[in-house]
Amino acid sequence: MTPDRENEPPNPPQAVSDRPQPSRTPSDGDDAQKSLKYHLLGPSLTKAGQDAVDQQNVSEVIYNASKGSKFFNNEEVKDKNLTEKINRILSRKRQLEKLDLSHERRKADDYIAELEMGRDLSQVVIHIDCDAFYAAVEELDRPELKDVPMAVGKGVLTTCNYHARKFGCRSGMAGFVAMRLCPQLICLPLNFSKYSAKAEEVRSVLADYDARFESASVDEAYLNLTQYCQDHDLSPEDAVYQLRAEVHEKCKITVSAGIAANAKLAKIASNQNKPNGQFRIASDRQTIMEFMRSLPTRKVNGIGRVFERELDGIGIKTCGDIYAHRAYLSQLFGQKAFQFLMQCYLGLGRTKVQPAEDHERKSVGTESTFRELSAPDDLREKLRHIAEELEGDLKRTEYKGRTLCLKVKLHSYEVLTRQTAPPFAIHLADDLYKYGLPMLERLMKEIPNMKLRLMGLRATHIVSTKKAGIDFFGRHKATASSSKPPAALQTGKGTDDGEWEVWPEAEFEEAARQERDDEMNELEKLSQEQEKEAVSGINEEQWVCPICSLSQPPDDASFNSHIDFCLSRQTIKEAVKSTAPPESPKPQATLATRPPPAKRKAKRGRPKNETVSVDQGREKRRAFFQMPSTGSD
DNA sequence: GCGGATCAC
DNA sequence: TATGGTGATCCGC
Repeated sequence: MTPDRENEPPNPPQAVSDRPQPSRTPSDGDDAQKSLKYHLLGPSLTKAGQDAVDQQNVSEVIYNASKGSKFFNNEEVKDKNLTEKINRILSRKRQLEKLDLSHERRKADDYIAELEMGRDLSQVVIHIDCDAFYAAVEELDRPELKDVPMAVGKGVLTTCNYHARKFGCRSGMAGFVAMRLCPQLICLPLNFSKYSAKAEEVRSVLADYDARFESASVDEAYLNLTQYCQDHDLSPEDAVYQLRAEVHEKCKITVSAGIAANAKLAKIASNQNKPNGQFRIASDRQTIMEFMRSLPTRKVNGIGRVFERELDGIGIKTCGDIYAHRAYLSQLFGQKAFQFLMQCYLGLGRTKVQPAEDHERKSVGTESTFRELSAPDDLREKLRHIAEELEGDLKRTEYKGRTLCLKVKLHSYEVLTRQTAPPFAIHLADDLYKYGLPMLERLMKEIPNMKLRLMGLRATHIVSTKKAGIDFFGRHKATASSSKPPAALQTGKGTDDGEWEVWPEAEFEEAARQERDDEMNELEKLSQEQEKEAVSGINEEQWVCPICSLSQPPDDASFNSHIDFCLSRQTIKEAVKSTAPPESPKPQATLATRPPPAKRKAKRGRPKNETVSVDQGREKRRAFFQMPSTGSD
C-alpha cells in the first residue's frame, strides 16, 4: 500500500545516510551522479500524474539531454555543495549522539505538549486545486487535444495534460527535454486572458460556499466550510462533492479537493486523489497522526528538494520519523525548522482562512532573462530597461523603495545580488537606474568580462504612497484610484500572488495591470506627473555621486559619462566603500588585489572545507511558516 | 544589514 | 542549439 512511496528518492540519499563511516567513501562519485539525477527530476516531482511513470528512465533521459550544458554544470555544483553540507550535518549528528540529550528531548516533549493543547479540530477546511488548469482550459477550445499529450508554454512547460505526464513531462521542464520524453507532444502558447476569465468563473462558484475564501494562487483556494456544512446539514464530503460538481457543470473543468481540520492537511489531501478527486483526512487526532506517520516529508508544503535530502540524510523519510529525531532537530537545523517539523509530525496547521488582501507586501521587483550579454553598454541598457519596468510596477502598486536590490545571473547560472540604500525612498526609473548602476559597474569590475543571462531590480523596505488617501507629498489623491487596487485583490484577481499551476507569467500580470491602468483617471495621471517632477527636482539637488561624492549635473548623458569617468579611475574597493555601508575591509581588500580567475574560484568553493570551522557550529535551516498567514501559531 | 539559498506558485 | 518570474523567509556573517 503506502501509496506515496513512488516519489521517494530513488537511492542517493539513503546510500549516503546508511553508511556509518565518518568521512567520504570511494563510491561517492556514483552517489553524486545519482543524487544529481534525482535533483534534475525537478521540483514538481510530487505533482500528480507521475505515479505510473518510470522515474528511473525519465531521469536518464533528462540527464542525457542536459549533460554538458551550463545549466547542468551549475546543477552539478549545487548538488555537490549540498552533499557536502549533508555530510557536515551527519558529522554534527554523530557528535550529538555522544552527548546526553535528555534536556533537548525534554524540551521537544514540552513543545509537543504545548502544541497539542492548541490543537483545533473544530473547523472544516478545504483546499481546491484545478487540475492541469491551463491545459484544461485549452482543451475546452480544442477538444481534440484531450486525447493527446499536450503542454502549455514554450521554452519551458507551464503545465501539461495527464497524457503528457504519463511520459514524464512536468511543469517546469525545459521544452526540448519534454520533447525527448514525448516526441509527439503538442505545445501551445500561453493565453492568459482566457485562463483569467475561467478562473473568475470558478471563484464565483467558490464564493457561494465561503464568501471569505482565500485565493492561494490563481488555480488554488482555501475555504472554510464549517458554516456551510452546518447551514445545509451536509457532511464535508458531500458538500465538496456538490461544490466540485457545480464547478464542473458551470465551468467545464475539473478540480481536486482536500478536506481536513487545517490548511496544511487540506493542501496535502487535495493531492491524494488528483485529478478530479477528493480526499478527506478525518478530524480526529488518531487518524491525523497515522496519516502523518507514513507521509513522505516532501509532501508537506515547505519541504522541497533540499530539505528533503537533508532530512533523509539523518534518517527522516516520513513525518512519523521526525519524532525519533526530535532531540537533534533544533541543533541540526535551527529552532524555526524544529518547530515547523514538530507541527508536521503532529499534523498541525493554520485553521484560519481569509482573503489575502490584508497581506502587506514587502517588496516589488522585476527581472528578465535574455540572450547572453557582456558588453558594458548592453548591460547598462538592460539595467535602464529593467529600471523602467520597475518604475511602472512601483507606480501601479503605489510604493517606493528605501532599498534597491540588483540581481544578476551569470552565463554559468550563478546568481549574485547586491543592494544599496539610497538617501530617500525611490520609485522613478531615473533614480532606480542611478542607484542600480554603481552596483552593476562594481560587479563588472569584480568579474572581468562578466556575461549575464538575467538581470533584475527589486525595491525593498518599501513605503506605501497611498496611505489614507494622502500621497507622498501630503496631497490628497483621487479616491477612486486609491481604493481600487485592494478591491481588485479582494475579488480574487490575484495579480500579486503566484499564478496557475506553477508559474506566474509576466504577461499575466500585464493583463491585470492593463485593467487597472485603464481605470486610472486623468486626474490621477496628472497627479503622478506632478509628483514625478517634484521628486526629480529634489533628487537633482540632493544627489551626490556614490563614487566620488561630488554632486552631479542633471541630465542622463552627462551622468553616465561621469560614472564611467569615476569608475575608470577608482578601484572597485573604493567604489564599494562609498556605495555600500561600511563593510569588513579585509575580504574586500583581498578580493580586489587577487587576480580575477582566482577570485571566481574562491567564490565558488567558499562553502567548502576551508570555512568548516565556522560552518559546522550550526547548520541552520528552513523556511516556511510564514506562508502568507499562518494562523495557528 | 548584506548576500546566499530555499521554497512556493 | 539556449532550463522562468515574483515574492518571501531564513541563516551565517
